[in-house]
Amino acid sequence: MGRPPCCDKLGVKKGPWTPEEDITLVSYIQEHGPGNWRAVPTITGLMRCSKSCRLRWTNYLRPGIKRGDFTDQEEKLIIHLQALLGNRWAAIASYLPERTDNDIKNYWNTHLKKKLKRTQTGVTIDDTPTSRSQQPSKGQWERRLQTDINTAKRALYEAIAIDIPNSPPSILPYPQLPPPSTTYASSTENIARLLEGWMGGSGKQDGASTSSSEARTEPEPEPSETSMLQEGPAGPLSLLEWLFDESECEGLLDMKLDTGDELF
DNA sequence: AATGAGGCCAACCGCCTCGTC
DNA sequence: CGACGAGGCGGTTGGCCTCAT
Repeated sequence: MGRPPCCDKLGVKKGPWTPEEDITLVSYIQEHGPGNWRAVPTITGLMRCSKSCRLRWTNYLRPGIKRGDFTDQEEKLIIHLQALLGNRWAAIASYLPERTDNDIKNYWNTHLKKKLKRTQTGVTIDDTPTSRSQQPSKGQWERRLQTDINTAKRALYEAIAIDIPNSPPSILPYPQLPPPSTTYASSTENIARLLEGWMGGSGKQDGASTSSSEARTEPEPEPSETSMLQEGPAGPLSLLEWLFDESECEGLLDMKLDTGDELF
């Protein structure tokens, strides 16, 4: 509070990123790795604030990002996780490693919210703990959390059981992030694709839009959502294991109790 | 063809959390 | 232990695009 924003310096550029800026940022990250964002503008000479650099990387340039339409399974997963976690997009995004929290948030706000409102007659999406301003009062928070967890567990179980009939949900591995060893190579691919889009495209907009539309038609085979969930070494914790772990719920409740909130 | 409305999404803003001193 | 700063997160906005009229 009272702390000046990081981006109020004179000469800090705002607005859409140019291809040159993207390349500069990716080059820096290839060399130094993501992190120490404060140093990025200084070292690279980018006239961007550190936050802007980080955001550009995490939401757009980071390798392994899947763009374009969300699959049915992704949609279901988002809906269930939103019911469970509320608008904690970063947490939700951790279960969809190929999607960014910004993407999920946008997709939720522009598509899923409306879709759910249409389909859920009588029960609106506003009944879930969403924004801070919409958060129920403290006691209600506890009750809704428990209700949401139970509902989400059941619904998610059903959703996954339908989509992956041969895979017992209990053995679903936690979706894996791309291995670090491929990170920078992949980001080079990202940039190459971006440049293709910029050079071949009409140049009507910034790189973001051009490449995102390109990504939609990209012929490169994408792993299906089921394979995304099934393949690779099992992660530290399966989604369902986490969901069905009662101690986790108790932990959450304990955390709330620690803050002095009344339970009921 | 012009234009207004609504949709979409990248990027920004401001608050919060956590680590460091 | 408190102050400070960096990074993270969620909400919001601005501008482009598409579609209907």
